[in-house]
Amino acid sequence: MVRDRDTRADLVQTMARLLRDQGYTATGRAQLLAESGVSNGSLYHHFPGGMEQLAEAALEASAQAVADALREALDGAPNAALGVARFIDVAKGPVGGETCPGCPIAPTALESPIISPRLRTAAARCFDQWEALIAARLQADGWPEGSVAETASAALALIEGALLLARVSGKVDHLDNAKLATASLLAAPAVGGTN
Amino acid sequence: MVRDRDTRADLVQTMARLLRDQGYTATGRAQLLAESGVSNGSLYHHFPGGMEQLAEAALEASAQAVADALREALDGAPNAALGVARFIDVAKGPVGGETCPGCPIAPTALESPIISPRLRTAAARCFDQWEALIAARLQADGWPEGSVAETASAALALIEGALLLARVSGKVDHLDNAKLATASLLAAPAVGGTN
DNA sequence: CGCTCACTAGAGCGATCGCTCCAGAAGTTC
DNA sequence: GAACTTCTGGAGCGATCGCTCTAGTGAGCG
Repeated sequence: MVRDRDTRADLVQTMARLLRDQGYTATGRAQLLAESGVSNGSLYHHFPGGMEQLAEAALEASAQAVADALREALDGAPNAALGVARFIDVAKGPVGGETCPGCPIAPTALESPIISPRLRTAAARCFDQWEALIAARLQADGWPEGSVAETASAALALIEGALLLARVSGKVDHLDNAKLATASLLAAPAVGGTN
Repeated sequence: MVRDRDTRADLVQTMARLLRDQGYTATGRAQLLAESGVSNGSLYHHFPGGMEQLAEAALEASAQAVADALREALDGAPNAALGVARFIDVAKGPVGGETCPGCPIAPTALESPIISPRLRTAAARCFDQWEALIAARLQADGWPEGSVAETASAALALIEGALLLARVSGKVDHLDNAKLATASLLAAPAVGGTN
């Protein structure tokens, strides 16, 4: 027998994909088992907490992958604006692709607040982590301290919104438009005051 | 007997609220009937197409309400930037509220692409309608023709993303941050070229 | 009154839900 | 090879899913 790790990783990976494509509630146990090739008994051995626990693990795994990509894009760019633009290009998925995969967290996040407090907090952690990465780069760039957090929040909102629009409309153009917008958003500190 | 309209409107309104709060798949027939006080027979009389048809009607109703609010906010402001800012304030919901209701379309939109092509196209129509409203105002403001559509797309993405983050984190601050960002995004035409 | 018909209430359908439970296979330790 | 742990396959559970069907109710109208 293959001794652990394979099936557990298969479960997490398959679940992550299904959560990205259709969210938590729409992902049934039967579909998960069929597409991962794992049996029911194995699922509840590795995840005694059932579907909810697996979903949380899948969200964390997806978030980590995104965080790695975001960090790499930011590190390899001369400033935050170009770093975010690079990341958006990565988020488009396969180069010639018509459609983009979309945010792996958003679908689950939006249905979670009432359905599952546990998944809600997990999703919130994901977004906080990403926002912190952008904020850190802004600070390193010498962005005005008073508006670092606010600007990072807006940049992340722009990315998430563009991914949403792109996924629903099936047009990746929205990501290009967001890229252009981040350029103007992150090019120079906000002009106005706190409001 | 109350002759039609009441129960049908109740169904649409209740469904719209449930779709906003938890999405399509998570909204069961039982919950819908319980919270709307309508019986099963009435549901299938008014909506022979079942839950999917009702969901489509609910999305359209919600989209119309949002479009009205957006149009009003834009019309009552001196320019697109301030109009969008006004709309974001409206989207916050009840003034002193800790949480905001969120986008009524987004949760359903994100799970729709695989689950229900019908709801996917319905959701796409909603976003297109809103984007067109913003684009129209930009054009009326004399915004450079070449980037009207792109800018409207980015502005809508910013709003949607901020609503998503606000809903998941439970902090309306994200909406204020987005407001600030739209100010810089819509203050002056994009500097760069097409990329 | 008696007919029509839009509408409602609710029993009941097969299918599927997430999950429990257990027998047995595979690997590790004496 | 016996004893033990780890992991897997699959039958089966009650609950709930979306939906169909039918009897019944009451308003409109001759």
